Amino acid sequence: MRRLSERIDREANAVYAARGIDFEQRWYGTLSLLDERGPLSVTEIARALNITHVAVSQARRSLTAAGLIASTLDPADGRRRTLHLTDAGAAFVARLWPLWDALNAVGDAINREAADPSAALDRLEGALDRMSLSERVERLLPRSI
Amino acid sequence: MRRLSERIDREANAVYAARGIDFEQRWYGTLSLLDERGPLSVTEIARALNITHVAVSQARRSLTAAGLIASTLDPADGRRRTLHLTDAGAAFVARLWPLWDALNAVGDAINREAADPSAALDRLEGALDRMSLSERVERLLPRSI
DNA sequence: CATAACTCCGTAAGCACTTACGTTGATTCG
DNA sequence: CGAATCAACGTAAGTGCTTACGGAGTTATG
Repeated sequence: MRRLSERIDREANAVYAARGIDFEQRWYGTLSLLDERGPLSVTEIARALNITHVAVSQARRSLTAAGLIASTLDPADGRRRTLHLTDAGAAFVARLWPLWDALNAVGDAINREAADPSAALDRLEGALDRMSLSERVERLLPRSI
Repeated sequence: MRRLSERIDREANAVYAARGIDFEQRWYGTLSLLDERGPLSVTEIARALNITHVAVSQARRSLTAAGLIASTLDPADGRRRTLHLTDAGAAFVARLWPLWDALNAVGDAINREAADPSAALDRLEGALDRMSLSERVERLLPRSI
């Protein structure tokens, strides 16, 4: 599973590289979200993407270094940093959308071709939600607690 | 996908921790293989597990530090290091088998419960083998080459 | 039989996340 | 209204892999 997800990352990277685009995978979520929904705080992005605020913060750092986004301190709440696309970032995203659309279309196509592995993963996640791994193991091989 | 695989890793870790066993996920492949098939070289293990020799080498380092395996230089071929379980390693593995069996059984059960996501992932991999991501994108959005 | 080509294995660094932990503001409440 | 709690965010370090690279030993070839 990890191997497969690494393979997909790698192949996606190759797509960008083949077109001479300097792009990091982890940029996608933040960039597309900022483009679609406007300025957002780090935590808002984290919640929308279902990752930790730390991952967003790291993406922020590299996106800022690349000059694609900038942040302003929220005047109403000194803890928050509101992230927004710079002009260069907006142009970059505009250039990338066709490629992202293509990638998403390819993802859908593969998903159909392979009989919906994505739904299968959702079911797996659901199974773990119903009963955790540890609980299942405990039930099969009681020992601790 | 990455998130889910990380979740599984985490839950599996919790299983070991709950039983007070000091265990690293990446040990599993090498330990179980050495126990089932006897002394093996780094590259042999890598091929059997379908990972890089580097990953095996890193596991080797940490397993050696933990005193669970040891290596001898192959007298016939000076490049090879043959890895084998130490006495402590063999005892550790013996103690762990029931847990591994339980984990595998739980994996099978979840797999059935969730309508075989594992097969779905194999199909996904197969689809990528038939045509790579870049090729699919190229076909949809010709640009480069 | 020297040299080119290949194989085994190691270290370093990167990737995209995570947890652990601390700092600085905002909010609540007695 | 001051103290305790909570929320937003940052850095450091870890995880389990990967690619890039290099050294040293083995095999093939002209």
